Amino acid sequence: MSEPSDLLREHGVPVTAQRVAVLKAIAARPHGTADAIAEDVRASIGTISKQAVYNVLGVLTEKNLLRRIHPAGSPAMYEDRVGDNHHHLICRSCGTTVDVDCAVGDTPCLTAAQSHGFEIDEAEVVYWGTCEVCRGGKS
Amino acid sequence: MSEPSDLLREHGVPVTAQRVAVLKAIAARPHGTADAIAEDVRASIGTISKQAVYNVLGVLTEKNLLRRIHPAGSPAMYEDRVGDNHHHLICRSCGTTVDVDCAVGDTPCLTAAQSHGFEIDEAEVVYWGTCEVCRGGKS
DNA sequence: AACAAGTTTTTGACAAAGTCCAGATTGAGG
DNA sequence: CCTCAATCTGGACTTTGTCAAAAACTTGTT
Repeated sequence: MSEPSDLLREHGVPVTAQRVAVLKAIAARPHGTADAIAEDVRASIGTISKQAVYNVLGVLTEKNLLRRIHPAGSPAMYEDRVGDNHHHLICRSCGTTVDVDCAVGDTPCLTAAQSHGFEIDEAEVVYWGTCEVCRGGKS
Repeated sequence: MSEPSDLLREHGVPVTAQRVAVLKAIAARPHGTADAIAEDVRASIGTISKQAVYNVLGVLTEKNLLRRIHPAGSPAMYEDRVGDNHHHLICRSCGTTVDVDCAVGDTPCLTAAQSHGFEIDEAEVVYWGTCEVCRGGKS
């Protein structure tokens, strides 16, 4: 696994302290929100503006160094697990998010029954449920 | 297809002008946002408050008379196609949303490879792509 | 047909997530 | 070491949605 700074250079993205810090923060906290990431970055390099965070996240997402997850009812989250085909399982009650590989082969559900003239480039799958903790002692 | 007012009564929801109007608006404009629905309702019964719209949408979604779709980057949308298993195909560029039946059987992808102790109750699938119009003359 | 009781609706303030903009700062290459 | 373009800062602003209290309505009953 390459250093954040190398990774950035390889993708033609100028290296800045903010970008490196954001990458490190995401590596350390998968599925973090923009806000949480900003907090972490502040803890590591002292300060960063909200705008810079969104900026970095936007650029890196575009370069496919990050993946954005935006479930209903929560702010967007980011992860650095890119390139493989995995989806997410989210607890309706506490919002905990975990990665899951899909059940069927490598690119499950990637073929819609009707394409309606669209050129489909991604199938996003979100599983909703209740996690062990939130179910408590129940059945 | 039953009248909106009967539908409401059948589900134990008091019938109000606002609720009927919202149901009609959604029937006439599938995949409408809360705001668009409010507009339509105002055109039909004169006036409705933002709060009432959210209220109605919330109650009806809970009673499974409506389904809420909340794709990344747009406000929530509502549709009255409930009970069947279908997903959505959204254009990244213009936001057009169309229904698609899933490719595999009735409840595709409903089984995640690992459940991580969660009790999964829904699998939501969103296909992202570019619609015919936005692709323009391209290939 | 009218009444009581409990829901809904209205209105307006408020909150969260993100975007926009102008100016100061910084990184990269010469 | 220096210059230029790209990035970052800070703050105002927009959009989407929620909260709360008072007024209006539905429903079921008499």
